[in-house]
Amino acid sequence: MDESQVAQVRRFNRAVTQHVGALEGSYLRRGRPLGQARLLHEIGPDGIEVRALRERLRLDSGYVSRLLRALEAQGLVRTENRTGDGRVRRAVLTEKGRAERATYDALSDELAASFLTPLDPARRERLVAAMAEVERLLKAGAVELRLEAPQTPTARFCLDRYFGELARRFETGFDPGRSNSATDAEMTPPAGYFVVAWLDGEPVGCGALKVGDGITGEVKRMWIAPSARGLGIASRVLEWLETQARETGLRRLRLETNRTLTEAQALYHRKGYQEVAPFNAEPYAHHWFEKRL
Amino acid sequence: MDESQVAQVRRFNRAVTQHVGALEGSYLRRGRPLGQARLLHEIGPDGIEVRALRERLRLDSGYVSRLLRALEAQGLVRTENRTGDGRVRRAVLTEKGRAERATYDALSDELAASFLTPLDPARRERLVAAMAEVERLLKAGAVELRLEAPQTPTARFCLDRYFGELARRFETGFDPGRSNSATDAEMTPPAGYFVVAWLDGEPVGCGALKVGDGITGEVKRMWIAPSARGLGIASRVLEWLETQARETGLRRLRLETNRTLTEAQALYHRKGYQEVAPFNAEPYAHHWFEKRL
DNA sequence: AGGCTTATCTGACTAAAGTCAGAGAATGGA
DNA sequence: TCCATTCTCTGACTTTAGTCAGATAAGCCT
Repeated sequence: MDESQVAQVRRFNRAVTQHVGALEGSYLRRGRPLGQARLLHEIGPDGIEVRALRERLRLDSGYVSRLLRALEAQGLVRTENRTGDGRVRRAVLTEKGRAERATYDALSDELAASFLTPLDPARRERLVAAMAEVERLLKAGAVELRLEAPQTPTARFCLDRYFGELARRFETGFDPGRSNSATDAEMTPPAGYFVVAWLDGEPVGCGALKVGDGITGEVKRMWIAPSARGLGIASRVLEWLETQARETGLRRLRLETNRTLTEAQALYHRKGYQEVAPFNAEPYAHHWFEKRL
Repeated sequence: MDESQVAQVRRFNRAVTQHVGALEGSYLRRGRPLGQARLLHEIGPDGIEVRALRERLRLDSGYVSRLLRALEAQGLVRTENRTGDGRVRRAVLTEKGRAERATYDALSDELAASFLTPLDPARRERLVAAMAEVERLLKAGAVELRLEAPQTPTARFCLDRYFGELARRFETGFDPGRSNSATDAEMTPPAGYFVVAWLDGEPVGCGALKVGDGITGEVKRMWIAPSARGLGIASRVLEWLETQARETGLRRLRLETNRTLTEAQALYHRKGYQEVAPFNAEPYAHHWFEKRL
């Protein structure tokens, strides 16, 4: 790790907590405890289930309950039971609560604008662009990879998106039944592995490894959500699978891909995969790759 | 103000308070109340006067006093009276306090590194560059201009730096006595104005306006601290002086400059000043400019 | 139906953060 | 010299934020 890079990040942290943090703390609470203000904001125009609220803000259930009572007493929030599940309650903003939240929103806008107004238009654009870049790359850094059983709803969600994307992009469409298999069993340890990339509690990518004969493994099901592309997640998923492959004792990895998936091919080249002669009869493949581990 | 820009700033604020803020809050306190941790950090290796501490952290005097007692009880801080003024006390770190602070420092480094480690080298560089840009432009936005009497120590400080810079940059050196005047009286309202640019309580630039005959004013003493260049401060100082000039009823502004001050000439061109024939005998000038208001 | 789990709430508690009023010593200016 | 001001400290207080241990009701599983 480069020392000067670390120093720059520290300067940034300091500058930003001073400017953004300090202001958000005082300016945006309107004489209300921060906890209540956060809740009010998080409830949002459509209301939210209490448990979701708790989870998002990572607060104790008793504490949330008390905060909601306080907001109710101020006439800003209503809680109701109509959720299908009789245990679950929803917090919804009243008319007054919506108005109050709109005020917060306006203040938030004002605060944001206060960063921009003193700058000339060229510098404004530069600031906004740099902020977008920082935000994106911080997001990239916050991505976490976790092994997932292929039967879970999360895994299903990823695979559905993956198949959907193939169907849209392949010139011939895509029918999983005609394609080379990667069954649940083949993606379950120790026969194989299915990994999901998470960002803020949402799955944003996946990948699978088939251990096969124990010598030559196969990489399958590499998918990244459109909203999370360009963050280097595919690289990390692939690295995760390769590490797993090495630990399992595999000597080489293989994969095949369609010619329309150009960014995937670029990734495989970058990661040291060599294009080789077709090693199977996958009807949707145009390129076959291999890498020694 | 562009709406999408405001939206981006808000997204940034959100992302950053989540990542930086949340972590700083929990990770950097080492089981110690945040207040104490902040004090420990702010005291620094050389100690600090208690009143300065109070002002920087904007805390109640009683509260600071109590926090210091707590840190003393832990053997981390000593307060002493040797300050010249018998009322003022200094807080100084003990050996143990210095060690504790070093630990915080290391944690801070670690926290910073945690943003970088998940990224590949290319993205690391991009993140660091974008952070530097954001930091710089936030700083730029935080600059404030205030009228200052030319006799004050702050004004003296700026003028000394200004003269020092001229002496270094002009091929012939610089002797204020031989140059066209801008006396204290000429920079004091209503005969003239002296403005200082402030950043975090430090003067980082200045500029002056001589009202002269009430028709044609003169811009003088434009200086920006090296550490604050590239932030558009000179532009803002010049705009401030022009606004003042208009309010005073001036019809045009003049200024002269040395050929070595190329960035100044670029600024004047950008701001609509036209190069004109010499209108005075300033020995250090090579270019004369004028602008109708 | 019975037992386990989940979602929410209440009561009882603690620690941190901060405010306010004034006391006491030192200093500065008239 | 005297009076107002400055700086620090202490005591007494409030509010916020948060934790923990149940109680209660509803749903899930067999």
